[in-house]
Amino acid sequence: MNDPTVPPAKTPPARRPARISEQLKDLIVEQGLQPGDRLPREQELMDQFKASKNTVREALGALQAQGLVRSRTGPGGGNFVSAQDEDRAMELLGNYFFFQQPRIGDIYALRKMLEPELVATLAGQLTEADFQRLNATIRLYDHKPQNKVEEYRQRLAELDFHAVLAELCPNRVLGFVCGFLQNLLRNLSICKRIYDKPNPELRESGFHYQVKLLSVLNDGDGEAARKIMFDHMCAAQEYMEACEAELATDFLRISSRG
Amino acid sequence: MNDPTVPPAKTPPARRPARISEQLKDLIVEQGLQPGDRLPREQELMDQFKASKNTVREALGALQAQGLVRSRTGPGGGNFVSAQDEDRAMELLGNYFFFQQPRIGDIYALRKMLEPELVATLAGQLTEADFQRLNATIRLYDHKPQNKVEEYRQRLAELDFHAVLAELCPNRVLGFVCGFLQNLLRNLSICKRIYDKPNPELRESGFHYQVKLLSVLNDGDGEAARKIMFDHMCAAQEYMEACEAELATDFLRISSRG
DNA sequence: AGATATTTGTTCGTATGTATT
DNA sequence: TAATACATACGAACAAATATC
Repeated sequence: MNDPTVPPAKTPPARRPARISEQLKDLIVEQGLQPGDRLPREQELMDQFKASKNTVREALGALQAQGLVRSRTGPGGGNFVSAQDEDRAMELLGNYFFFQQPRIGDIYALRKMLEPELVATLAGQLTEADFQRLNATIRLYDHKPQNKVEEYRQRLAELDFHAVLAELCPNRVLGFVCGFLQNLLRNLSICKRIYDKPNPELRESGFHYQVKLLSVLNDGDGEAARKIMFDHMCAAQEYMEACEAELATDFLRISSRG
Repeated sequence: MNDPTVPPAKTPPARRPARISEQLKDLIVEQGLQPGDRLPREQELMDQFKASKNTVREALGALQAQGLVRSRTGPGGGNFVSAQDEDRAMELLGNYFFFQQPRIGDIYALRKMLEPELVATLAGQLTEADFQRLNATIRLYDHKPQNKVEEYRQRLAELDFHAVLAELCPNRVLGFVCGFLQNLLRNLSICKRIYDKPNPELRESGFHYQVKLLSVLNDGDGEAARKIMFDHMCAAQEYMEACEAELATDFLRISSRG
């Protein structure tokens, strides 16, 4: 009686704006539109789909939220196909793991496989500019932090170093997945708590790993780079999982609902 | 001259609905809302954000497009927080690689690392029901195809087998990434052409691999499973890349624009 | 079974802002 | 500077869906 509230309709028939979004995507595929190309004017879309201005706008808004469309005002303005940028893609992806946060070990299981391979492919491929960029990131934590704020920034900068490496990877799938895993880590609520804990040794050991890594990358020694990164990942995982366990015993359970 | 002090508005100041979407997400985080929980009514949101109904609805529409919100009409209805399902997440992610299609080799570089590990973790963990599901998938291509349609279906079923394995993986991050790579392959335009080509040996060899794989999984022999999957991946990559090269020479360039 | 209240869904018309020409 | 073409936002009204009495 009190529990038949379950929606009987498995597929709540897609709303109109959602359907129009789909049709617009089809349009892009069929006409082979490329980033920068213009979509029909809003008025034309209204006519074509026999929908009101607001409905069309809602459909366009959804595509904008997905990063597939950008709009400009003024004459010659309109809605334009756009390549989704990586940040947007990661943000959307992050939503999926929002309500089912993975374990630290789950993430590191992948990082241990992928990041060593990533740096191996990078060996001997980096330009002077790339090295400068990496060094600039490292410099943010080549010294002891002066206060808690700087400490936290250093922890994030450490992840940034990995992010730059991922960005430089010519295999964009590999680079993207690595970046995604780092992003996942960044946003994991348990990690936010872990990152708040001071940890001097970790900074120093991380710094050491990365200096060594840059050195062998410069030499073009892929195998050495692979090994350094793997060891680094193992050390990081061990530390993070220890923190995870510790936090788990500290707060037996924190629920935001009474 | 060409470098005026004003940063040329890198970010075309986010539109209002987009900002409201962000704020709604923050609301979900702050209040610790879970899937199934209700958002404020549209009227309340209009008051709270001092925005018109259309604007609020556009913001909600964006969240719906991201699979984060579902809505129901009627009394007791409203907009509800929802967990993004995997399919939706993959679809959104696929948009990112839509305009920068990776090479076959890029994808297989990851599959060769991840899928062997995936089946290794599955060894000895599968239930009778799991095996039945996997066997049912295999059965779709345990015989020679009668016609082109069945041939194509068999090629997709082969990917489905891998998808089921990914789904069964307790490490959801690993499972998701593997599923994503398969999805990427499915949607790659070059793959669609490759899959159209008849290839009797590939079906047979794939079938053989998978029967053997199920056998060692049943024995709980993770190492054997890892090796079988790795060999399978290498063989598949070799075949796909050969096709890729062949197609590249066939059509020097096909552009959809005159 | 039917009327009604509640809440989202769709549309129209209009006013405003902004960039190009 | 002014005109123009376009997106952006608002408000009011009406339609559809659905739970409750």
